[in-house]
Amino acid sequence: MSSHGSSAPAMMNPAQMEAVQHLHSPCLVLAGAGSGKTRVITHKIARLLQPGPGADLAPAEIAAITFTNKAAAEMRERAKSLIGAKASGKLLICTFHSLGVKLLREDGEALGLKPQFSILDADDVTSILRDAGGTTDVKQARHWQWTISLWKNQGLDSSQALSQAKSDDEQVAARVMKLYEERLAAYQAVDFDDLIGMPLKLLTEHEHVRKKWQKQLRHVLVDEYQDTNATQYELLKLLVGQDGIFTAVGDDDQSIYGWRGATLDNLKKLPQDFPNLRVIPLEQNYRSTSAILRAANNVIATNPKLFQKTLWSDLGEGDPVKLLECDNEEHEAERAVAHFVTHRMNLLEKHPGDPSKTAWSNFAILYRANHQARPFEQALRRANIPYKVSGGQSFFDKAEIKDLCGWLRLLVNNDDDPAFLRAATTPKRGIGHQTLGTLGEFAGKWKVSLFEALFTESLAATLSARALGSLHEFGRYVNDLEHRARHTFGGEDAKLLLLEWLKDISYEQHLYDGEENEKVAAARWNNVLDFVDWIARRCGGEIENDGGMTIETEKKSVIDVAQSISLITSLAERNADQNVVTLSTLHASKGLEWPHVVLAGINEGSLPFSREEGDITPQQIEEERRLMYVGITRARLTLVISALKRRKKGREYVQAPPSRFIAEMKLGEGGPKEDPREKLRRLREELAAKAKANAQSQTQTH
DNA sequence: AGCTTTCAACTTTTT
DNA sequence: GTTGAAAGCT
Repeated sequence: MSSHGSSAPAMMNPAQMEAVQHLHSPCLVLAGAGSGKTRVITHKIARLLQPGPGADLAPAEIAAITFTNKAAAEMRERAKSLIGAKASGKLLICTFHSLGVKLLREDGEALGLKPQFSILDADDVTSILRDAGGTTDVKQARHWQWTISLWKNQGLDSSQALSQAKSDDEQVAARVMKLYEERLAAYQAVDFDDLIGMPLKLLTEHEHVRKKWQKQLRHVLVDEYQDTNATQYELLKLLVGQDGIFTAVGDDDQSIYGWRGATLDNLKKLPQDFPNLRVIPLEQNYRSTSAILRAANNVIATNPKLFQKTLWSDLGEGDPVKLLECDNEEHEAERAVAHFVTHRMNLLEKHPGDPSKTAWSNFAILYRANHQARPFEQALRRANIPYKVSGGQSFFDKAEIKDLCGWLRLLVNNDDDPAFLRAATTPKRGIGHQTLGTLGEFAGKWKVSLFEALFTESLAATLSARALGSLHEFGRYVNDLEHRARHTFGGEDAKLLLLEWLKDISYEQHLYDGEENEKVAAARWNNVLDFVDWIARRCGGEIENDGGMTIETEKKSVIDVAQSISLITSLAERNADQNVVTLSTLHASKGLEWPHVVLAGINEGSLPFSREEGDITPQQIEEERRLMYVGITRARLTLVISALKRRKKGREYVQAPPSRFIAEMKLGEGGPKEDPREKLRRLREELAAKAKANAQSQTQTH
């Protein structure tokens, strides 16, 4: 069961309504877990399309920005069911990064960027850094990558990074960053951080571009605002302009991405930067029982509060939160699975013939770190219970798909050197290390891309006739393929072209050659064929059945589709909604919900995570506590917290103290005393009082 | 010395 | 399930 399984109320509550109707000034919606924030965003979009002061916008004048493609797709889906396919199709609903791509493709030339620049993924960046930093050590390169990314997220360039570098390590990283910047500029390539940083630079330095976008985007809505980093906030400010109007939706208590640059400063600064900001807390939760919410509120109450907010629900007290103490990891897995089995049997008795209540997809096990999934996988397999582990390798991370993406990127942008290297050597075609080394040197000397260097006259002097022949043959083939890809439109023709290409480069053979196990090779080839189908589908042209209507989609060329690939990282619909138990990290569980949840391994050292004792700052503890809060609020009906007594360490078992967060939940305190009817009346009164208070204070910031 | 084998440890993750 | 380090083998 995924993100919008909660029983949504027929009517919006007063706070939601206020958030939707507030149109004349910037608005911060503090959306507690399960408080219906997507509903608020989509209804606000619908409101903005209607006539009235502050509204009456065209769909293209509204931007809704999310963090993941998945969230964007869901948002579009919800918007579509509210305002129809026609209007929703024109809305700008996308991630920060795809918005960045849009800005750069349209106006990036002001920064000296070709419109068909390529976007590097993390692996490309690693290999460039290895090269630029003169090391073969992947770990070192990754370390630089991490450091550089954090700097970029703070809006620093290499010279600024160098001047504020504190250690020798950082100084070296800053120097490598300088080389890295030069490489990217030469390649006409950008990394993911640039997709925020460069649009920011573009809007800062070029007034006409800034004016253009500020004029076009009359209302910007930002989802998961607590996850924005410094550059994203700056970009938002530039997009909306001095007295711009926007709606930020977020929850300070669910900020769990500080380690990758997200900063709560953006929430703190909002009331200062926009004095007429209206803050609207959404505190009614439509997801969880009171017992679960009480535990969640108790835990998060230990953190210093940016904004006051206490979740409540009228879904009843529910089952008490249970605590499970286990000897070790295996025992914990056994008990958790046994708990699911017996619990499900009870449910089967209670709701015979209602599979929606008893499906395995109602159950989830959440933990801090990926490796904790293992014992649970084993236990579930032993019990013959189907499961899925979220956050596994994505389709686009598979080597065979990356190979093909490398080719496509090269077709889109001949100057994409990492793509060139990948394509030229996969499959092997007589272009080896030696040849590429020489070519690279040559290209570096003349400051041209590898592809450009390929066809220069003077290259012949430096290479053997055979090597040169292989290179030229490759170059000619790429040119030819590019030409064909540019002029092939629509799914059917695209598929033919792609299959022909795979045959030309003997890719299937390459897979079988590189893999001893035939089954594995066959699985890989299957992935390749899936990929071909997927591209073909995106080329459009076929008749699509859309809610009873048949429409012909616009035909795109293979090149058009290839251009957009690096931004799309999931074949979302592939294995959605299977009837299986979910195993997930707490991080990956944000935004999702299940009727029955086990939080596993809730011990000091795991949650809060620490390497050694006492090596953790108060800020880190606070973020870990928010992680616990996120975990608790995933559960709708029942919640089990499980802790270990002993943990395996080498051959020995060591004591594993339970997490401090367990005590903070204060289980057993403040149970149900009120008569349910009495309670309902109290809640109604509270609601009315709150609405009144909100109406009185124009701006409120705590 | 250089290779293989074994053993333990393992943050969180998107674009 | 994978990777890196340390011990063991030739």
